[in-house]
Amino acid sequence: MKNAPAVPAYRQVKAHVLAQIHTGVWQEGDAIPGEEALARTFGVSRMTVNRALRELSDEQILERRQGSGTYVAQQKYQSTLVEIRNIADEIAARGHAHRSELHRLERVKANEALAQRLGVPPGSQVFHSVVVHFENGVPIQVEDRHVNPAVAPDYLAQDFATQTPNAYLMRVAPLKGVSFVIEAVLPPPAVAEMLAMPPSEPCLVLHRQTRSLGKVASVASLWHPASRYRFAGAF
Amino acid sequence: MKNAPAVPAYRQVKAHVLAQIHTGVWQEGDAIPGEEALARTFGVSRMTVNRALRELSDEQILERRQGSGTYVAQQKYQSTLVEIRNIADEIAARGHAHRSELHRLERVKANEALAQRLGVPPGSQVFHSVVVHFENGVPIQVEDRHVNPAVAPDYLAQDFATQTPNAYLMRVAPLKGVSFVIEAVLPPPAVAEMLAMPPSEPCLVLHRQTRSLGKVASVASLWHPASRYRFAGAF
DNA sequence: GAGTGGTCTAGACCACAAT
DNA sequence: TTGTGGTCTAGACCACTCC
Repeated sequence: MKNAPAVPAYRQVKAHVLAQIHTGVWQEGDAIPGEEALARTFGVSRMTVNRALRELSDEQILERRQGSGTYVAQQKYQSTLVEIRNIADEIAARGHAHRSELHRLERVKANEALAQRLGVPPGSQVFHSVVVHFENGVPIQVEDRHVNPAVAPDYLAQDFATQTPNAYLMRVAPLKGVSFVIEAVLPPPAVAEMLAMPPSEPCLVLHRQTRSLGKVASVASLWHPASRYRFAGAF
Repeated sequence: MKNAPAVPAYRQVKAHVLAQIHTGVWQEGDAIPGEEALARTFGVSRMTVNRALRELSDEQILERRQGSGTYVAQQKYQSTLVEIRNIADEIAARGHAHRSELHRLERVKANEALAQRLGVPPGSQVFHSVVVHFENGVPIQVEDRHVNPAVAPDYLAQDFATQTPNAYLMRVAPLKGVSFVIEAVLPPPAVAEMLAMPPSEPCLVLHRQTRSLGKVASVASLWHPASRYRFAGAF
């Protein structure tokens, strides 16, 4: 009777700690209870609590100091936040007209690879959207996005004709971290069609994972025709 | 007598696994010994091995499949955009062998476009180098660089077999700012040949301008075969 | 010295995959 | 059925910080 197999105990401890931080019970810089105390509270062993706290520490949610205690880490201000550009804003900044088409908005079951990238249990339900963005009437980006329901439970109820998924997520989930991969690949036929491009021409693809409060908020693949798109930046 | 305090056992196990991979004893895709076997080999408990393998799995060095086994993950050729790292260091960080070939090192006259990007008068003399970088013997990057003589007057006298142009420039000119553009294009025949790739396949190109001391230090175009290269970053 | 995190053990049960 | 990884326990010793 010791295990609740569905959700491992160390994850429940992590969830509890995150909830305390979420709700403001534990503030930035506060010391949180020690491993022993948390172990007693949850009726688990100290090793289990240790794993939970260690992972949260790896994720920069907590800060641990040997001999001292465990503290809620300071939220880091992201001046690089501007780098997470909203395509609508970007097009507007060029003085062009932006329009988007919602092609898909649904609940799907996460396969193993997706579940891993989203940090959810394989087979669990996640949200999925496909939006095509147009610049002056020309398709410029296919946004294929999977969203963690734990972060944005109302995702399916949004009107993505008036607000891009990115803008919505930025609003409901304070951004904590981003990682991305850029590659050039040939588009799947469905993508080529949405971009009105020949499938024989390469796409410039940005795969982006955004994190918020210790969870992965969403993973998105942004497909652009290489012939009419490039990434630029400076720092 | 159980602990060697200096280096925790789980780190030693990680180091051993990494060494096996780096020396090629365990190849990409190979299954490695099970937790029980490794625990016996090292005279540690299974939990200790488990932690080592779990962390390596988190780091994408290994791939674990419940019920099946633990495998060496496919090495991705990735580059970090955010830090201007030296490609030689980057390859070394992956535990691979770096080699470079100097194809060109000369003084050229800047045409109008180049002069503008370098911030020098049109028609003035600038330095030009072309270097091909190899990872484990496979060409992975063509570095086509123009350098502002005002910033690095001794550029032509360097030995770029022992030090990459990037490393040299970072040393002589404190980096002040960077701007870049990433695009996917078909390579010119000369580039395709240096990269040993078909000219019909796209390249992932990073155009980068680095500034130092209020001047443009150099502009570089870094060409990579899209099929075996991608950019990655996080913040 | 008391309290904290860092690590480790020798077992155990489970879910899952391959056979 | 067998072997794998995934998780958990109830202790233990250590290094470190703080008082």
